[in-house]
Amino acid sequence: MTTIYQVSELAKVSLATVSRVMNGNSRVSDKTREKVLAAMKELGYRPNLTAQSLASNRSNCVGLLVSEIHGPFFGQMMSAVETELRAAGKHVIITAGHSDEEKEKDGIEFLISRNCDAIIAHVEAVSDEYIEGIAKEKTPMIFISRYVASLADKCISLNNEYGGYLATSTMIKHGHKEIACIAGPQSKADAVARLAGHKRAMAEHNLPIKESLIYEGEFKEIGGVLGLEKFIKSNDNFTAIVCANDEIASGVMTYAREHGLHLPDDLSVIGFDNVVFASHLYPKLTTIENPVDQMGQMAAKIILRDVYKQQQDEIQHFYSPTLINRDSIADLT
Amino acid sequence: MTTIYQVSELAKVSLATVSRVMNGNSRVSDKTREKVLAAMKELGYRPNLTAQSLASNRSNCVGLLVSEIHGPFFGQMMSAVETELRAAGKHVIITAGHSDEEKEKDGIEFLISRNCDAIIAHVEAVSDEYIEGIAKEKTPMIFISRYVASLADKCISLNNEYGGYLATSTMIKHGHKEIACIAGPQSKADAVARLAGHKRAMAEHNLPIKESLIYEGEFKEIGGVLGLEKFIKSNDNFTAIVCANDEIASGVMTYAREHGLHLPDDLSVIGFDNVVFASHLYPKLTTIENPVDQMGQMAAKIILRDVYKQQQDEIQHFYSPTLINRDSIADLT
DNA sequence: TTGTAAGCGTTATCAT
DNA sequence: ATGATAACGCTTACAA
Repeated sequence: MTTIYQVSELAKVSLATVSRVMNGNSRVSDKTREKVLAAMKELGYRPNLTAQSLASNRSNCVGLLVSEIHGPFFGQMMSAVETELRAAGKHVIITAGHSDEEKEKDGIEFLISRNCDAIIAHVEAVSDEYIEGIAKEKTPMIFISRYVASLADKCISLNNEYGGYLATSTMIKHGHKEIACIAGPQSKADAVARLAGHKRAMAEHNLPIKESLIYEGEFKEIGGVLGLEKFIKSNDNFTAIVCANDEIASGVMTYAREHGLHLPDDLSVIGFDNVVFASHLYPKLTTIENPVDQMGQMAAKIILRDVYKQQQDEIQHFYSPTLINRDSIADLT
Repeated sequence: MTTIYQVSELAKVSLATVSRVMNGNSRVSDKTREKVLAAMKELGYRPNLTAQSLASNRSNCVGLLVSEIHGPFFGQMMSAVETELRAAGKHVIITAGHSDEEKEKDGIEFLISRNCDAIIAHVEAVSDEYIEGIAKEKTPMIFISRYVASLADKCISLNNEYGGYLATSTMIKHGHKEIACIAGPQSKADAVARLAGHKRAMAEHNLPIKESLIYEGEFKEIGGVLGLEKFIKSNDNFTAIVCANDEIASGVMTYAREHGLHLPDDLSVIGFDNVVFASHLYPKLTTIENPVDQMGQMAAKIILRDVYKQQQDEIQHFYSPTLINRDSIADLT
């Protein structure tokens, strides 16, 4: 490994000068700059970022904590953050919290320990109190898809309650009255809010909320499969299912078809998130758009502005979901 | 930020002792160990990983370079690597190469500069020569889904040619003779090999290879859409399409249905990769299994063995794709 | 413009 | 078992 020291020797200048040409800021004469650059090239010098960040207390890295590293939802989010930051010459260090309190804490601590200049976190298992505590750390943090009142300027969130309301309202508008709901894990705030929205929509239209037509499942295909299975067994009537995300909806559609139901005539389905594959399902899935990529990009922009002092135009903390109309709802009116 | 120094003061021991209890290895008396631990807890001490890795030349981090951070294929791969490594207490630093030569190089250089203990790379744009050069660096590297003869023990690869052959052979076995092929970008070795496999299968069965029935598209839904559009316009007959990956197949299916084709009766489709959503398409997609998660896990295991000296059982460098039979092929025999 | 030297927070080599 | 102290590779006042 070649160091700044060897470069300085070859170029016959001091350590400081080499450091200066690396950082570009201070003025160095063109002549010496070229000598140094030549020496670097000759030696194949590659700066040691670890040493740089220890000395400068700046890593040019932003930490990103997500629940899972796979899955279309987090994929979109990570990708948006990475793209925005990479364009600004910053690197992203991604780690996973697996929706587990200890692992989420561990992930955040890791990113702090790693000297990240800032952290973008999508945490689900950790308490508001913990967030308030950790937000006091020196490392600036942005919480994505989470709202903590005392930390409003550090939060970027989606109105999930409204999203849930919108989904169920859409079903009702199409004439559905017996609407089942596959909610996400009620340990997650997003899932709780979406379910609350569903219930509000039902209540506003004086539709009964049957517990037998609510199922709490994972945010995955299997959640949809298990949910529909339960509903069918319950012998309750239902013409539509509101799903807490698109993967659940996909599971529902697969299982429904396996059991001879014709979609959407026999069963209407609506999803949530509008991930990439939603438009490639059959029938094309009507869903609620979750602008997770915009939120990720916004988180990056806030950091670019606050931490790296780059000018940014519009900053936004709240996002509203919108309806994406496709073909998975039968009109009963 | 509290440092090892403040801990040593509070515990009334030396810096070295604090360092020792952190690392656990050297023997420290129980009494002092507890004093130190207590001091750490009291001060809320958190080790500075940057300083640690500068001093010890060990970061406990493995770098992972993938082409894209989103998408089901890379999601599976990243997740597999992260899971295996995290279980061993190692962290993963993920960065994206975007299938661009400069960005791939930049990504690898970043991971080296960042002092990663090892690197797992999925590179597509970079030349074999570059790989051979960079593999000489001090940082151990594993190349996933790529084969460079001189670096066989550092490569984990899939027999893509056979995969392509298997896909087309499957169509032929089902009685198809006019088979179109949507190949991936021919700048990527995987795509080239799969197409070669397709051609070999056609040739072995004395079926003509029409250039008008081959389309080179992106590894995304749009590639499938554009490909099928071209084939339809060409006015050539075809009863089946072999796709270079599942996303292309999904695009084909969507477009086919929009144009009134009934699947699989009017058009048979086979994909490649067997990503999660393949089994949720309609009809369920017959495809070629790409054990990318196993390959990712294996890459992690090799590093655990070689770099972190952990015992590992079976090590494997070559993987073979297999057929996943589902419902997207019509039988013409 | 350039050089000197004191850190940055650890680890690791010697002693003791 | 514990403590000094010199690295690790770089940045950054402060001098010159």
